[in-house]
Amino acid sequence: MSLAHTILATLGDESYSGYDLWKKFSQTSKYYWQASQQQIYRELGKLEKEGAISSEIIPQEGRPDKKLYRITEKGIEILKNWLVEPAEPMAIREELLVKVIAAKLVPKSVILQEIERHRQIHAQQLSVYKEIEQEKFPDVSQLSYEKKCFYLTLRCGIRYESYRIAWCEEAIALLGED
Amino acid sequence: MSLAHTILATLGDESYSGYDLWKKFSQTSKYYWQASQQQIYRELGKLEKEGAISSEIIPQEGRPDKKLYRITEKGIEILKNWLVEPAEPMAIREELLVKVIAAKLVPKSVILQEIERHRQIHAQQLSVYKEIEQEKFPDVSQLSYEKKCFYLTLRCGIRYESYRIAWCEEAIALLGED
DNA sequence: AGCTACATGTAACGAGTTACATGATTAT
DNA sequence: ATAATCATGTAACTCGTTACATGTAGCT
Repeated sequence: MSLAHTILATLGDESYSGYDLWKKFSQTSKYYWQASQQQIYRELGKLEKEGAISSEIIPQEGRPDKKLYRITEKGIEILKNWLVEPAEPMAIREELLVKVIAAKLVPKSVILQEIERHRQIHAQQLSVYKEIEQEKFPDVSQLSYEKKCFYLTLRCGIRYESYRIAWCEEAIALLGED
Repeated sequence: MSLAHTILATLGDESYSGYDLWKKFSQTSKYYWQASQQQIYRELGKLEKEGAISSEIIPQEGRPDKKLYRITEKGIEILKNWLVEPAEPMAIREELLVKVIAAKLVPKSVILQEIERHRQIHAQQLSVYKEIEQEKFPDVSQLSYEKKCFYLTLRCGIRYESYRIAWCEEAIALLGED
C-alpha cells in the first residue's frame, strides 16, 4: 500500500516524471522505501486512473518526451486520510538471519565471510549517510519543521546501518571464538 | 525466496505440521522471518511437489488429522547450495518514515502520537526478548555452536527493537520542541 | 451459546521481481 | 564500437495479504 503513498508524498513537493521518481527512489528515498522502475511506472498508471495524480506530456528535443506527474486535490485527501490512520510496525524479514539459523550445514568460514561482507556493505552505506548529514544538516536546530522531518529519515538510515554493523560485529566475535 | 529456505531450515531440526510451523513462525522465528498461515501451507505444497520435503499423515483422536513434514536429502542440498551463495541486504520499507515525510499535511500531534505509539510497541517487544534472553541464555560462553547461532538471531531482534526505540525518542525530542 | 485452540486448505487480489522491448544522445 | 544515460512501457511470474470454507474439542 505504501508505495502509492510514498509517490504521493514525493509529488506533494514537486512534479516528477516516472524516471525522475525512480532516480529519487534510488537516492534519497532509499532510507525509507525502495521500489524498482517497473513498480513505479505501474503505480503511476494506477494513481492516474484513480485521479490521485494528473500528467502532462513535456516534449523534449533529442530526448524522449517525458510525462510530468503532479498530485491532485483528491490525491492530497487520500494522503491525509492515510496519515491519520495508525500503521503497524513492518514485518521483519532478514535473509542473513535465516542463513545463520541454518549455519551448521556449511563450514563456519562460509557464514563468517558472509557476515563480514554484510558488515562492509553497511559500513559503506553508513559513511555515505554521514557525509550527507554533515553537508546538508550542519545545524539541526535551525531547520524548518519540514526539513526536520526529512532529516529524521536520514537519522533513521544512520541508526539502521549502525545497528546492522553492531550486530555483524557481535556475530563475528561470538562465532569466531574457538 | 527465503520463506522456502526458512521452512527448510526449521524442518532441518525437527518434523513439523503446517500448523506447528505457523505457531513457530509466530513465536521464535518472529525475529528473522514472518509469514502467515496461508503462506506456509502454500509453500509446503510447493516444496513437497519439488521433492524438498515429504509428508506423513498422522491420524489423531478428537482432532483433525495432521500432516507431518520432514526435510529430504534433496531439501538439504537445496539449503546448502543456497547457504554458499551471497545474499544482498534486504530492502528498507518503513511505513512510519513515509508518514514522517508527508507529516506537514496533518497537525504535528498526529505524527507525534503515532511515533509514541510505535515506541511503546517496540518497547513491549524488547522486554519480551530480554526476558527470553535472561531465561534461555544465562551463560553465553557455554553455548554450542548451533545454540550460539540461534542466540544471535535473538540478539538481532533485541538490537532491532532498541534501534527503533532510540529513533522514536530522537524524533519525539526533535519534533516536540517548539 | 459463544470463544479459543486445533487442523487444513482454496480463491482472489495486491505487491514485488525479472525479463523483454524500443530508441535517441552523449561520453569513452 | 560500446557503454551509459535518458525515457517509457508490457508480460510473466513469485510472494504476501485478506477473505472464505469446514469441522471437532474443550472451556466459560
